[in-house]
Amino acid sequence: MRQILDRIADKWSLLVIALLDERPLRFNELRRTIDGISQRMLTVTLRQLERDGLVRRTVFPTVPPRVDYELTPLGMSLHATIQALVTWTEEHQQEIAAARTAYDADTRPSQAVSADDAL
Amino acid sequence: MRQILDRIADKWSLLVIALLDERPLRFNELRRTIDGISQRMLTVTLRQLERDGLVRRTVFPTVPPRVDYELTPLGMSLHATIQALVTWTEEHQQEIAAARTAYDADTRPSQAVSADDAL
DNA sequence: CTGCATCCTGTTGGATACTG
DNA sequence: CAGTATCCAACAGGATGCAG
Repeated sequence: MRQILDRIADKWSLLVIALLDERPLRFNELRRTIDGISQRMLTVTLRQLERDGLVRRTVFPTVPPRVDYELTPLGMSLHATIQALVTWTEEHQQEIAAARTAYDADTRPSQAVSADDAL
Repeated sequence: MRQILDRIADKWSLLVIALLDERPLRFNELRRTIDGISQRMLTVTLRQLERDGLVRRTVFPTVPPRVDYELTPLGMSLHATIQALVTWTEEHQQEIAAARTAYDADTRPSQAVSADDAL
């Protein structure tokens, strides 16, 4: 069960599942939308999601080739939960940012505690 | 927002938040309960959660020292979502296991695709 | 008991080049 | 377009020793 949680609680997997909610997307559509993901990580992530039965991969034998990725029913059942997590993050990011600032001010007045601050 | 998602979508953070639901726990209680976590990772995880305002750390100046960790209101608001994720995982682990077996049988009939199988 | 500091290793993941 | 293969750097994370 921990191995499943690890898989699902992966930042790229989360984003991919969140994005495939509306409609199937092609490889490069995902690549462009998920700013910062490398081709390699997108491939790896999609393979894992496919293996776990969360995403279906459909190859169109055309030239140039075309591959669609879409959520399976299992994937869609997970999407609701994922979405709740994303929504929570959106709603509370101000509080978290404030908590970080307060924490850093209390404990390390003149030094950043992590590189997160630079993002 | 991605940095926040990365933080909470961490396997150790998820487990810690899930465990602190019932009552405050001491450092070594958490350590014993979360099988496989090292002292270092528990410390790091708790510091991050504290910095993000999700967990409150309380030091009792006794001998020997005692430190309690408990969810803040913000942490508790996240717990519901986390719990939904954990519940989903419990409910669907059979399907995922089956999907993995089917995937491996189709694509790599005689070879494991990852070390997950050994867990 | 609850940590922090240090060292060291394995894995993750980015960059690049090549293929169907 | 949609990948695979390779190399390599960065970082996560374990082990150990020490401190309050």
